[in-house]
Amino acid sequence: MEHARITSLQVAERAGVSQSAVSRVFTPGASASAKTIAKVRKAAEELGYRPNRVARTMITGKSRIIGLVVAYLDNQFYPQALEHLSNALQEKGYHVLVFTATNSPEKVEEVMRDLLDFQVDGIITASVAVTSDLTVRCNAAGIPVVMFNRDQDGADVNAVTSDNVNGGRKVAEFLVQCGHRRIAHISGWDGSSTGRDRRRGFSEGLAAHGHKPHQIIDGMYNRDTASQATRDLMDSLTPPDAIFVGNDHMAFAVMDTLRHELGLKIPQDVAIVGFDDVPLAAWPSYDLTTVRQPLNRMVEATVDMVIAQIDEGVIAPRRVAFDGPLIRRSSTRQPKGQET
Amino acid sequence: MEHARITSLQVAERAGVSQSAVSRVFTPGASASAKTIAKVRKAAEELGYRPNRVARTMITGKSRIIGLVVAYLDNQFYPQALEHLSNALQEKGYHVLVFTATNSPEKVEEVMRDLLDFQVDGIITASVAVTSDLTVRCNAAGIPVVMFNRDQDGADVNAVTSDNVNGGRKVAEFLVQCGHRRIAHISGWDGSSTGRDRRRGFSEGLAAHGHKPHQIIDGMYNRDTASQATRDLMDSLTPPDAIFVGNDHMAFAVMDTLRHELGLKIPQDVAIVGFDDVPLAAWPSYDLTTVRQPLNRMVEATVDMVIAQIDEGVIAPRRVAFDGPLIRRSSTRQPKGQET
DNA sequence: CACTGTTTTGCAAGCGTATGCAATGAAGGG
DNA sequence: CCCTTCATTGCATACGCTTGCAAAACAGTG
Repeated sequence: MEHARITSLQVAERAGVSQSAVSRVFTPGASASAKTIAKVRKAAEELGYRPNRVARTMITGKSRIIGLVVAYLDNQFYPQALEHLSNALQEKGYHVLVFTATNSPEKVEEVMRDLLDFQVDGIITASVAVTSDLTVRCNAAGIPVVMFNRDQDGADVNAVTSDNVNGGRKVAEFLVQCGHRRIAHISGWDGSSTGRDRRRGFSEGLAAHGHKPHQIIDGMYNRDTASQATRDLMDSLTPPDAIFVGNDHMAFAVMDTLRHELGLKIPQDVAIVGFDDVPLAAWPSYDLTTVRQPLNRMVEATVDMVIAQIDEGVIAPRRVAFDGPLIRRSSTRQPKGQET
Repeated sequence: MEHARITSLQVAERAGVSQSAVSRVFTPGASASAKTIAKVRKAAEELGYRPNRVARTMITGKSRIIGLVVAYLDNQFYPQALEHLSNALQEKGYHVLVFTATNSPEKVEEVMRDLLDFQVDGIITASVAVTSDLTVRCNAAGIPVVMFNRDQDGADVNAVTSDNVNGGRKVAEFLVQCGHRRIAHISGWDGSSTGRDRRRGFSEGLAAHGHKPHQIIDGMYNRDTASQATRDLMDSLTPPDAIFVGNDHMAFAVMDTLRHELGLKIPQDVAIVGFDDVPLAAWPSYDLTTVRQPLNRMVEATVDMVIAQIDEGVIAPRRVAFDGPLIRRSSTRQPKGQET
């Protein structure tokens, strides 16, 4: 019943060569004469042989599997990132073992342990904070860790992000140019580098024009929190006339709350700017002005970084930040002097 | 430099027992005295030993990895499914190796081959059609394949879906009750069982009340196609007064097109019903009436099915379809006699 | 043809674990 | 105290492959 798996030995017998010959034919970079290659290929074909990756992993210590730790799959940015990462890695012969983790340090710890058991060649964490202790241990084990869309101040880690500080600054400048003076910020989670950097860039950007944030509330990258923050902001004698929201995911909640709960118009009553430029931001229902994170370049850089460090065996922490453009849509007014 | 991995042998030496003893301590169901267990646990703790899953896989033939083949990550339903599946499997000690595949048979073929190389214990395909030839080969290799949210007529495969026929029927009945008479359908891809079943249920449901579909267009589960279909439907002397859309993902595009391109009101001018009940459907911007696919139960059933077949070793094709409720929201009117 | 340099090839040793088997020891009954 | 029974333990092997090493085949040169 059990269709026994074909091994290299069986192929060897049928081809009339040694088992090592078979192995060499299927090992890129090994030497074999044209004649044996032909014989082995034929026999393998006939038997339907495929090398056993597990056995190969045992020997070489390389699994060609990358562990991906991911947290917020309800934010459209991450499925998208997952898809791109998976495809890019597949292209290079790697595959993705997915772990979901809430953002509690213990859970992440546990997940990373598990990951190491699987002999993954590298780890990518998407918006998940990793204690530097943990990355040290991974590095000691020769396993590169790259943080995608998150950074860790001070720690010696690999990180690929967009230029969040600059992004925040761009938003500030743009909103000032649009004539706004009471600009609030529902920030990304303060425990995340992205959240902090965007907030900082925003504050700096306003300061450069002699302004100050009207109010800042931590939205925790959470829809409900962002909605509540919106209510709190607007329930004031001097509500903001523009809100920069820490990411698109929250911005949608903010827009929903403003329009359907508070009955306000966007951008007439309040202008909204997000961050990420997920596909949903371009849908007409939201049509959200936002800072685009250059997903393709970020993914490419992440994949290159992991693979380079796997190949070189050296892990010299690197960090990259890509600049992303501000995409203007109808959730904001035209800047002064550009009205149509 | 290279922090060598700790092996069971080193633990054995430190604990003063044989390597087999160590193995047995870490193998559930193996026998060892309380004393050795203590000694081994202690030594393992001190050295930071963790059993090597790859070596274990070599011996047992079980990797505790499930391959997940997924296609449409831009439809929110699938990230959600992915997250739930991953969590449910993690809970049972399994992990998920993700493969993305376009829905071309060749690509799927290639992906499944790869998957087998990794010695996965089972395969879950999410909305991906698998040739029965392929499942036969997997079964021959003793690897269960479960299709999630898709079925294959006639073939001997495992499938977990919601009751799509009945769901379509419910929509038809509801829309008739609301007083609609020109009810169109932008159907799910005709090459998918879900698309066909929903369409069939819808047609049957209308027929049961003596009605007929106003018009049916294949939306291919694609936003652009659905938008175009919407334009085509509405550009008529007798446009529909209600549209049942094959899934939420397309329904959002339809709503966007109706409102922002054609300037129509929902549900006053046209009522819209979707299918899936993704989180986005509950957001106030859409507030879409839709048939809920009972994700939790579907995931649970899928996981149970895979694991049962792994454990039993027997692969007796099973198929389950869960009934899902119609969730009424403001994209449709109140049914006759229930107006407030 | 002898000699050297270069491929190609087979042999055999492992990679880290699980497990059948036989040996050991402990426990219990008479 | 002896014999039986059963749980525990160690030994040795196997899982399917890669790879260092040395022998063998080949090619090229004078």
